[in-house]
Amino acid sequence: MLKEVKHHYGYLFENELLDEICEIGVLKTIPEGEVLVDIGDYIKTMPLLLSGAVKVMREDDNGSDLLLYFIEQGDTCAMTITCCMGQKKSEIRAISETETQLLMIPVKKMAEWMHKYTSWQNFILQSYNERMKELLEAIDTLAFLKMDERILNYLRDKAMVNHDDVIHATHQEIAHDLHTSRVVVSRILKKLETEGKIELFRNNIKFKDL
DNA sequence: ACATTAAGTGATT
DNA sequence: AATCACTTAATGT
Repeated sequence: MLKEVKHHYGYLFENELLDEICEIGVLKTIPEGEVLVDIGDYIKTMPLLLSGAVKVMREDDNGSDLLLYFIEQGDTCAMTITCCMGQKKSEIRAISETETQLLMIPVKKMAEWMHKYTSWQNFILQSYNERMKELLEAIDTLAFLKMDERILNYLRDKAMVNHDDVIHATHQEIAHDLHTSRVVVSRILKKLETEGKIELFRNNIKFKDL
């Protein structure tokens, strides 16, 4: 396991901290589609992603979801950072996009390491910053892009985190993630297909010219 | 063969 | 871009 951790985080942390992470962290393998964190949950452990991808969703008052961003290996959930510090409820829902390997770190260790290791401090601040950037990007796409561009972005992201140019999803699911209707997704996908950007199958969409 | 689910399409707002 | 109503195609039992 130490090898795994070193592979993903070795360049970030000093050996002493890596050893502590291995000693304390609990390795967890999550199957695809599992809800890791739900809205309103209190977070008591902080996950470090070793492999796989997690999608982060926000929910409105009517209960419909909206995709915010994906988290990949080497990242951690920014929500946990604010949540564990202030003992607040989660504002987001995190669902594993693929099978995911996580290293669970108890929250109390977080604070301890913050004082003990500067590399940990940097890691936390940096990932917080990155999340913030992704959030702004998500807002931009939402506010300024049209549906067809949003769908293209979505497909690109999804292809990226899955390391596969064939996206496994129904139009319904895409519509759900982007908070629109299935009909709209079908129409736009059809348009993108005639433009030669993608290829449509049942339950699958293939990305061309990447 | 039949039911269910995914996707395509025209019309309307 | 959303919704409705309907059709067609693919898949499961």
